[in-house]
Amino acid sequence: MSALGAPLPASFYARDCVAVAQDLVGRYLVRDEVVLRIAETEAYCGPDDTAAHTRMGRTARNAPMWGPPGRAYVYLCYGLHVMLNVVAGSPLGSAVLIRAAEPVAGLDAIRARRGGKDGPVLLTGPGKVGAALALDVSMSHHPLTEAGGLWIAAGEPPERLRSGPRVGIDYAQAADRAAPWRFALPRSPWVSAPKGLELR
DNA sequence: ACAAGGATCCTCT
DNA sequence: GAGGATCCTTGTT
Repeated sequence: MSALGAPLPASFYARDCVAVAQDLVGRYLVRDEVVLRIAETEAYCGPDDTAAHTRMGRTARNAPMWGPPGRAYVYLCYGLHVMLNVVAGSPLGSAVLIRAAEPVAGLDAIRARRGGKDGPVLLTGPGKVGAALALDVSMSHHPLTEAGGLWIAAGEPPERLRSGPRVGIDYAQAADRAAPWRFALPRSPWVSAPKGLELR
């Protein structure tokens, strides 16, 4: 357990969502025997970001995004995919989507939950991460700041990042579509849609 | 009460 | 590259 590092404290998340998205890359996402190294994130920056779920104001689903930082916002996408976000501190109503990860431990369980597949296809996409961790929407609001259950450990942040525009937000305004708020490990193949990313 | 659409993934071709 | 799966959330009537 100590090799994972300490849980990231609430103060880590109580910052601008873009900074949190950058700093979450390389950290460890832990649930029981499954440990994933976060390879790709996206920042969703509050109600003024027309790509964010909070653009319509507070609703029952997005309620965690308006609450304390460091908690999970988990929702169902397209009726079948479970997406994990981490609530950030500012602006109010912001969160970071976990889009991809590398396996660190528990590969057997990950494979079993992903149809017996192998390689990057296991974890390169937000719905795949949710499946690999066996998440469901009842975990929304869960604090990620204490070891046990679902949590995030300090892990090994990289020296550099790739960044680029976010994926799957055609409905947003042009400026928000163009914002380079997607971040990824520099050399990892465990990243979705690597074409849109550049080393900065 | 209804209709529309979605921060995606998989399977074909 | 195209299309279907699948159902909840949201805005509108």
